[in-house]
Amino acid sequence: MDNRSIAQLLFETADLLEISAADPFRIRSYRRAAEAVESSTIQLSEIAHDAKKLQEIPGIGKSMAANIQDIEKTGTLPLREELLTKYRPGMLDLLRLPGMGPKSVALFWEALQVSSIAELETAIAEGKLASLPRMGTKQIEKLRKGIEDYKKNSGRFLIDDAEIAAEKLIAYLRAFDGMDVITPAGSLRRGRETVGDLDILVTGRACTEGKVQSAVEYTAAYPLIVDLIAKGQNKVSFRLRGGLQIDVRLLPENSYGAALQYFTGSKMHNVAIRQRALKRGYTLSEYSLARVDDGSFVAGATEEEIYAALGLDWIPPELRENNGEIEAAEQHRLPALIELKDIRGDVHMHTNVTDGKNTIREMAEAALARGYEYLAITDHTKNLAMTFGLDDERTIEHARHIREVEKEMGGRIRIFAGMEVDILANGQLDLADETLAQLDVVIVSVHSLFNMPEEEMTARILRAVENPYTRILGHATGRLLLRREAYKLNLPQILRRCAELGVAVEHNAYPDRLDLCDRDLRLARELGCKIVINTDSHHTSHMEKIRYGVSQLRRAWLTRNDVLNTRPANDFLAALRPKP
DNA sequence: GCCGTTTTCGGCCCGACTGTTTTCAGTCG
Repeated sequence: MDNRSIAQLLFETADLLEISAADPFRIRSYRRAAEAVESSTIQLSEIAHDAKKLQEIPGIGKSMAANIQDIEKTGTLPLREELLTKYRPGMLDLLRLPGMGPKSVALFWEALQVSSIAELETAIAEGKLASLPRMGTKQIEKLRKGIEDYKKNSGRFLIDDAEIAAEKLIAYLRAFDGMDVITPAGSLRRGRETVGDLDILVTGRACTEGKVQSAVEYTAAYPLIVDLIAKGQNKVSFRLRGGLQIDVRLLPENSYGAALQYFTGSKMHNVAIRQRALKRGYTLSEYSLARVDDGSFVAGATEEEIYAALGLDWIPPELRENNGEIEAAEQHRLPALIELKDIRGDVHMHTNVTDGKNTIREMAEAALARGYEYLAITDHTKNLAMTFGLDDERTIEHARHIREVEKEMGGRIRIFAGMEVDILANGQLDLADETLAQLDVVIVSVHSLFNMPEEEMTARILRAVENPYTRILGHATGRLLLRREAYKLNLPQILRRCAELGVAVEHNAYPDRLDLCDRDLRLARELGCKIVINTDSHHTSHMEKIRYGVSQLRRAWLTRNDVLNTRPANDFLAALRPKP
């Protein structure tokens, strides 16, 4: 079993333990072990036979090593099975609802035998919750809304999870002789934040008539399939554990471009393109662009030749939403979109001084290895106590340390001293001005949940932005995809003020954060905001997540000129709001 | 549960906020 799946089982066990009101420290041990497994570069299945080796991993002791061995052997662990005789798997979903924690799950189970989101929904509709302690009208309404949002989002998967699933499948398919070109299409190719299902296109010698059937059989034998939905002439559909649906299509080479165009979408873009084709006497299908009158083949092997035959420049997948890209392609004025290689620095990252996993030096080396010219270390402040956030004194000490490490690096990379400063209830920052004055990069971010009217929440952030030391607004909408809704904010008002004050707004590239969606980013640019893209890395391996954020920037039609950290280090600092 | 070694037992990040209370439990990060 892969590390991710092992970690998943440990996380689930921790959740179940929490519902059963077990020792909090024991619960934490399971979570720590799960995290250790997840981030380990060693494949645990390869060393699972050796309990001693397992115990060399920090966070894994004697019992956890035995648990992992059980998982390898049986696919689960005894404690989890035991807990599942007492509780129900659906409770793990309940925990994902905003405002639902282990105590509430346990309460609903004991009082009402509610063990799933569907049952909770029924209980709310029947008014059964009101009789329970701590369940006032506001709390019940919050849950009702949470269920609504959950249902809206469920069935979609974060892009990086989908991509990992795609990569695994592609590696499997490549082993088959003659599957020469394999490409993910659909919303994954368009760089959406989430994908509903995965479309994988395959072409090559194995996809020609007469040979394709054995390729289809091979695809349908993919070991991770839990539910084979369909197996046809040139298509296999199935579901993986976790619910992700994948459609694999095997097509001859002369249809490949047409298929890629067709299955990349979006629906609206394709409708517009097909209408355009008809106007010109063509018909476009997933197999080819053909003449309407005699059905003769016009184009199909590549997307470029199809778009060209329709009088269009090739359109990057991220733009294919029928948002003006077809007109722009016709007039040869598609923007030169920002690219991954344009990014010269990442200015939001954490170290093991707070809740990160690596040292300043390790983060700097990793940034250097990515080809960056600079980075900023921006750890948490004291208000986020759980992260061991820094107070003024420790902030200054930390900044000194950052500058020392920069010297040690011998000019190979610039390291800016910064902080991710929390916004307090009154809109003030939780570091003193004298401290902020010593930092290169001050990011202000809302971390605490403030359930208050939109105007008040907005005013709070505006106050934080007004602070003359604020240079970047982080987590601008505070949303966590698939988990809860964003803070209630007047975002246009905030972005406008940022633009006036010269405060940059951050686009957080981490897939489950992605604070600004493409619509927000478009707005930010329209309002004249400075835009910064960051990963908010808590581990050296997180830095690569920048590519997902770049996709979002591309979806928002941004070019390198629109993004501050495409500039060299000194230009970047100079472009930030000047310090008082 | 793990860890450390003043090693076999005691410590293990905690403050802000909300909603429901009338002094605090639960959730979040």
